[in-house]
Amino acid sequence: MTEHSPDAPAQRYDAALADTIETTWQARWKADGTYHTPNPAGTLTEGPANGPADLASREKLFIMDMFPYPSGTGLHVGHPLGYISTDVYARFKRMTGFNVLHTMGYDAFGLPAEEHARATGEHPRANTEANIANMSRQLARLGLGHDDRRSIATTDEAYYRWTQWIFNQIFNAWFDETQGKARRIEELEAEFESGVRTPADGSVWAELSAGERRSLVNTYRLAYVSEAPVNWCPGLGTVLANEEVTAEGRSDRGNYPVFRRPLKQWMMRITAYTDRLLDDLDLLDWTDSIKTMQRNWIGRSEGAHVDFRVPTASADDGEVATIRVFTTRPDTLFGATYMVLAPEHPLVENLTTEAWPEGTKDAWTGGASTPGEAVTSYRRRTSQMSDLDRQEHKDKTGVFTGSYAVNPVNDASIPVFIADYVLMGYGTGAIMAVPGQDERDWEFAEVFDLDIIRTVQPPADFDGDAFTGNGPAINSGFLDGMQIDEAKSSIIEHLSEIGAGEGTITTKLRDWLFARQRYWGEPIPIVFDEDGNARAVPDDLLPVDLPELIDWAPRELDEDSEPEPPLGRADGWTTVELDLGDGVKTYKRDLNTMPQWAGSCWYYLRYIDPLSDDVVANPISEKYWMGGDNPTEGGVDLYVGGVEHAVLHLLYSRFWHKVLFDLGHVSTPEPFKRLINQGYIQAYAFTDDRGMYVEASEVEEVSGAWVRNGEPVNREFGKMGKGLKNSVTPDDMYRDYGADTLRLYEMFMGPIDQDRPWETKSVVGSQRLLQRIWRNLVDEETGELTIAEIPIPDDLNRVLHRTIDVVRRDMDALSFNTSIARITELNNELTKLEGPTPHAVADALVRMIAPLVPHVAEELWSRMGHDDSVVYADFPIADPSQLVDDEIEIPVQIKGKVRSRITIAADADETSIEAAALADPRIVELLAGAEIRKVIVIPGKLVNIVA
RNA sequence: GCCCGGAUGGCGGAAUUGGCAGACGCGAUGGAUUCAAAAUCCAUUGUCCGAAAGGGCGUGUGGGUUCAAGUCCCACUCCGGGCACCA
Repeated sequence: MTEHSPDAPAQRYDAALADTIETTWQARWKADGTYHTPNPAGTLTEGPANGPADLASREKLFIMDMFPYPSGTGLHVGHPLGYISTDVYARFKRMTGFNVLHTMGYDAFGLPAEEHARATGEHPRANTEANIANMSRQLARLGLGHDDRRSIATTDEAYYRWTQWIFNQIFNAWFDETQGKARRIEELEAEFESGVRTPADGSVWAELSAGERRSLVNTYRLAYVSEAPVNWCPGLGTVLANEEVTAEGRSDRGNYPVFRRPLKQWMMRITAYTDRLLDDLDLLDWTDSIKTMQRNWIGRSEGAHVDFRVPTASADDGEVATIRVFTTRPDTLFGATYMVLAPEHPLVENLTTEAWPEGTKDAWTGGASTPGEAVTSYRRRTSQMSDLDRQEHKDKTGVFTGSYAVNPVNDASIPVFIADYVLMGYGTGAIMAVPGQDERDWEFAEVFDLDIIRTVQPPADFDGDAFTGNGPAINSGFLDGMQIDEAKSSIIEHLSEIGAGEGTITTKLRDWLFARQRYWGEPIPIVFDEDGNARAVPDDLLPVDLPELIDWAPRELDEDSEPEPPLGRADGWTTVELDLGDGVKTYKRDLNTMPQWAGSCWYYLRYIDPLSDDVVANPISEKYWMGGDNPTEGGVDLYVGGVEHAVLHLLYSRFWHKVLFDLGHVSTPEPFKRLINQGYIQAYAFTDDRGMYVEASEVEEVSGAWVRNGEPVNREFGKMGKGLKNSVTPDDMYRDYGADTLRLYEMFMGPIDQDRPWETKSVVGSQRLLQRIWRNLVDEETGELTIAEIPIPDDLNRVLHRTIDVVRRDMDALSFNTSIARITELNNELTKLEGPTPHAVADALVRMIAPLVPHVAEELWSRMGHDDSVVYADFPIADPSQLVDDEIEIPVQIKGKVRSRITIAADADETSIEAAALADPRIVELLAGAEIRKVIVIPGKLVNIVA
């Protein structure tokens, strides 16, 4: 803390006084439980010791921040931006009659702790707990009004017990397509037993052994083990979800290469929820950009499957294969002049002929003497390319397989190619190529000299290649003349009739790969029986504790290796004796842990009832806080966090919530009703002549140039953080200005959702405002109040009530920067006032600043003689009679330019306003007898004369 | 390439959604106070012409609608973000 200057008045509001005030009130709040939020039932029904008695019966408001990962580097001033916003809003709402739930937790499992531990040799738990302690200290110093009884860390056993419980709920559920919702697995077994439903694989339930039944049922579960190509990241020793792999084919964390290979892994059936995840976005008050990102990620597209037969060379003795393609443009089928399969497509071997057929063009062969040679060499070439190379290599390449397929609508014989521009992972891994209506196909057709048939008539002025717009069908038999939509439905109907295809929907969303071969995560609560069938650990045996491993570090492995879960090294833990209803037997534990995202999927639910040990959350409290009385409007009322979670966290969380909703554990279909993405704090960063970042705090400006240690440096601009070496810590701000000043400055910088550049030199402006407010209420020399019970001058009273009116509205709209501007204006009026400040103005002012700067507000409130906390004081309400004037001044324009002003009665009618405007001496002079063509009068606003 | 945002003084940003552009703050300039400095207080601060009164211009660019456009429409430029050979 900066020392109080010996020359300054004893009671000046400076960093030293702020520090005293802030630490005093933080201690008081803690002692009084000021932010203890009462639940309606179950645990935590107690409210604050000095708060209103009726809190629990008030309307609720559930406000959340995206909880942080407890990083070892501590906070910089960019981190708490969102937390301050939610705190100000929560405090405002408390003062306007709401019971507000606001707390903070830590997302403490996951790779970074383990990577840090790997580097330092410290156990992840010790490191994580130290980081949490440090971050909690830094955040507490900001004066955030959190109910600390509700704080959780995802690494707490009492917390991950319920993460595992939710896993079991998901494991013990299946998705009923006809009802469009998840149901309990017992209901599936009952349906098989009674014969209402027959197993999809054709087996007969009654003839199956217990083990076979278990194995069959396992294939229906929402959490299931599958052997499928997954993202294997040897550098991290674990497999990763699609969402955790970058476009460059590397791990999101650590940037290690990722390889696709088939492995047995836990999956979650998120694809069952595709339609609901899309449709329910409409229920949410989120920005369009986040909704669009989710829609793009899910990637639903409607189209058709079309089957192309590939007859044998002698035509009449059957066929080699049937190639199924997915297309969003079945209407262009008549323009399909060739086909392309992904190089990895399983039919490629069948389709590759012994020799090049008659009519093979040179360009199609890739220079090889046989199709087999061409295909083998092309496939080898593709498999050696990284995903990145494959993306950058936009020139179309490919080879002919030697086979011809038959277009089902016109019997045209079209060549079948393999090319890397068709991806195995989307649709069916095969396409019908329609160069006339598809740019990629057009490019390929040009390179390989293939036919191009337009099947949609482009407009006369169209001079491009492929035409992808709407227009009438041409060269398309019975479709000719139809617009795209009509042509699509007609051709789909036709294909169904001739058995060559059907309408279908494809999505990019894949099931969620849920297992990680890491130590620092929740153990998956599954054991395997002697048949190898997965069995859930019974709920009453949860949590499955994470064993205290000494040798917990993952092995760094090469590409061809198998994952080696660290939990496999936990002696005495990997097997367990259990009675799962058929006697005590020995089971093998699942050795995987859950991904980072698991704990954050449901933490809002535990905030509601963190101490309950018999249910995940008391149903009455859950319904109260989530707003389940009106489910379609329900959910967390405000969720603030970074845009980087637009897909991963927010998609997974919605998915888990929907499963819990289907199973009756939560009362709303969506977890987060309203979402705001706060902007980032940015700052100047500096590089030396080698391009390396240097400590921004050591750079000085010398006559317009940027210099560090006498050396010139380059100035850049970017997100504040360790990487750019441009961090400013909140601790520095507490020392130099105090927490209230930091809060005020961050809220004043701009709108909550906008990025904003940090400027330490501007922070002083916010401190000055607090000093001026303080000085208007307190004598700086003596500390005596300069407030008196005197009448408020009329003008000041009007300013006061207008300020109250606007601040109330702006705070409600989370527009804190403009709220502060209005409060500043009011305070500037007080500064001009001779003599003491009228009590009623001081009272309203202190209440209005309380959400923004709670410590100094509490101090002033207390000095003004209140025993209770300002936290639950009523926010002022404007007197409507003070919002209207008897007389107002309005501008008079001539041809849209302000030329004069007239003062008229506020309720004057159009005629009298017009008359007053035309009688104004200045207007008369300017018009100088010119002909008046029109006069526009907007009562209460302005007059515009057209002359 | 496609999809979202955005562009307003030296800087951060306001503008109740078509009605006085630049609120509020930072910075800057001048003044008061002080032995001096800091702090504080007062004044000025979009730009150009003008001694002033006053006037011209002005919200990325070019057009348009309107009595009136930062705001609406059309075409573009630049910046930020997301997706991307997704059939």
